[in-house]
Amino acid sequence: MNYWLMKSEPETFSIQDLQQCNGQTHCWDGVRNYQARNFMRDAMQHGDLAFFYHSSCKIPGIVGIIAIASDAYPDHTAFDPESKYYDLKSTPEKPRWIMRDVKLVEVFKRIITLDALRQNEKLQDLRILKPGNRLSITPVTKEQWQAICAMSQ
DNA sequence: GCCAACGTTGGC
DNA sequence: GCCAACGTTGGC
Repeated sequence: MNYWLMKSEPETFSIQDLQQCNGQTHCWDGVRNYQARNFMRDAMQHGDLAFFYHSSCKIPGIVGIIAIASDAYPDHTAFDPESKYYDLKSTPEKPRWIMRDVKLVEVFKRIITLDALRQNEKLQDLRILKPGNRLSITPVTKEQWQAICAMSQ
């Protein structure tokens, strides 16, 4: 079992959007960074858990927990010229980008703000708190996972 | 394979 | 909307 942190702009896809799926899975598309893709494709496993992080919004922070609910499969939005994630170098024959399905596990009653994360000394090494780290998918250690879960109580 | 130019991310 | 920090691109 691995732990992850997955960022999304709530204007594009929020945890409330996922909540409206009523327990159904939803694809996590649009990852267009090789490092993030490699995490998602190689290290991530069906059944892993991830924090859902809202970025580029009024109060950035962790808003809940999701579960990885599929294996990796081609991100078809890369094939669609109408999509903002279109990439002409990715074809159905040779897909460059992949995605996975996720499902909602828990919505935190209160958002764990970026500010609060920064103030937790157990989270000094958390990837998203490092300057300049913009990866949309990052690994979280078991210790970090537990420390953050404790903050949600 | 170097590196300058350019684009993107994301907090502020 | 600013800007720092990266990642990507493409000429050489």
